[in-house]
Amino acid sequence: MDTDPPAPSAAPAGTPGLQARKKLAAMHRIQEAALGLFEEHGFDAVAIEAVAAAAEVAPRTVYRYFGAKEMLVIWDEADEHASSPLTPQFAAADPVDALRAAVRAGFAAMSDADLRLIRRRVALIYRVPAVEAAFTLHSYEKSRAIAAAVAPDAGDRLDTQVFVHAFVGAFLGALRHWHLTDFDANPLPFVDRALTLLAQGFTDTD
Amino acid sequence: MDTDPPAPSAAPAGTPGLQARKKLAAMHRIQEAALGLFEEHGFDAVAIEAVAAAAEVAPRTVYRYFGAKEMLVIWDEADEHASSPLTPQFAAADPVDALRAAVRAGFAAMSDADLRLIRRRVALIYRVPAVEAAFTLHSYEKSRAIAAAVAPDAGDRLDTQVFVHAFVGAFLGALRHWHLTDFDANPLPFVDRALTLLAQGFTDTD
DNA sequence: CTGCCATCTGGCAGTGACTGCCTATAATGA
DNA sequence: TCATTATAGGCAGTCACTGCCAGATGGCAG
Repeated sequence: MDTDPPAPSAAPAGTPGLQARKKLAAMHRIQEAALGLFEEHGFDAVAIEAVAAAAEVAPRTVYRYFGAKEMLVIWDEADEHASSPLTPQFAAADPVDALRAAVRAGFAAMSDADLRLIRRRVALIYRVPAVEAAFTLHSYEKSRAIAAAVAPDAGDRLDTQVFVHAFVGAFLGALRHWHLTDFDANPLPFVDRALTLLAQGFTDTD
Repeated sequence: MDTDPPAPSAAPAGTPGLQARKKLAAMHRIQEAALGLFEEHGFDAVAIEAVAAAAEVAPRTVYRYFGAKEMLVIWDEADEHASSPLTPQFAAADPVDALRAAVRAGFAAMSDADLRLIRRRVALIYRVPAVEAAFTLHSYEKSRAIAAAVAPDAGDRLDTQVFVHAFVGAFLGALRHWHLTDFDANPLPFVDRALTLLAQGFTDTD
């Protein structure tokens, strides 16, 4: 019963599959509806039922796709596929520069529409504490997963833990500053500077 | 209820008051009951109702005191009073060393019983993602509040944001490492080393 | 000691997030 | 085209959390 995973489709990765396409389209529709409603009425005032109705799916489906209400804001399609173009570089002598390159690459692959969407999501993330909490943990876990994939044996080491967490912290600090300054400028320099601070250390700062 | 001598006759003006004392005692009783039940049955399997019953209070009271279920784990009495002995030092040339001193002072003021309690709480924090998320946000907010109190005008600056978040990240990394190594050693050296890494920067690390 | 006032605890009822189970339906592979 | 399998939707239930009201309790002036 459970020992029967006959690989319904070993996923040659070339074909997205029709079902998968419909699901992804529905997720986009649902997230778009959710963001609009959250922006207008506030996160807490909008029930999942309303989101489902606006996106023309069943509430059960929203839960199946996103798992939790906060994920309606946090979910990023890019997280689905792109595991990391950074994997090989991470082990390099200078992990900060590797991350910098990865972040740059991520931003470069981003359209204007993508950036607009991110702005809306970040605004909501920092407007709703529950969402911010979930997003922070989400970031930690993504970061830990990358670290574990690159250096499986060093995962528990103190240096690794501190670096991973400090990196996420610096990144979130940059994101938060971007939000606090009303998304005026391009966020990339912020992240860049955050990483530089991390690399140089805080001995003389402030 | 039990051995609680009211006798507030010779009480100086600075006394917390009898009601406040009863409340604090109840909070300790509730947290103790909660931790025990969570450790035995798992966080999700224990309803607030059960915690309330074990602590001999009404469920409504648990919510009134702790606000959210995760706070039953996160709440730390020390947070109530001690705002920060670090306030004056923070603005010094070397903020990392100021924090190091503050952390040391915090640990020094800690009894063995305190440390045991913290171990239990940290174990639960990292066993339950929802609690970890809440604790992380809680840490961020505490850190931001300190920063805002010390340097009200620099709060939104990128450097401040990055430093505050990276500091919390490093601290949480040390805490997590302590947990991953089964709380074997004294945690202070971990935090110490985390702060050193933060101060020196990560250019050559790993 | 006593009665009055402020505050607090507890019970009640309601909202809404989230889950397990089952059925209808749509996609996939032969 | 047909059999198989994955998937969306509906139903019912649990539980975290909140506002509201009544009863109890501590604090205090007379």
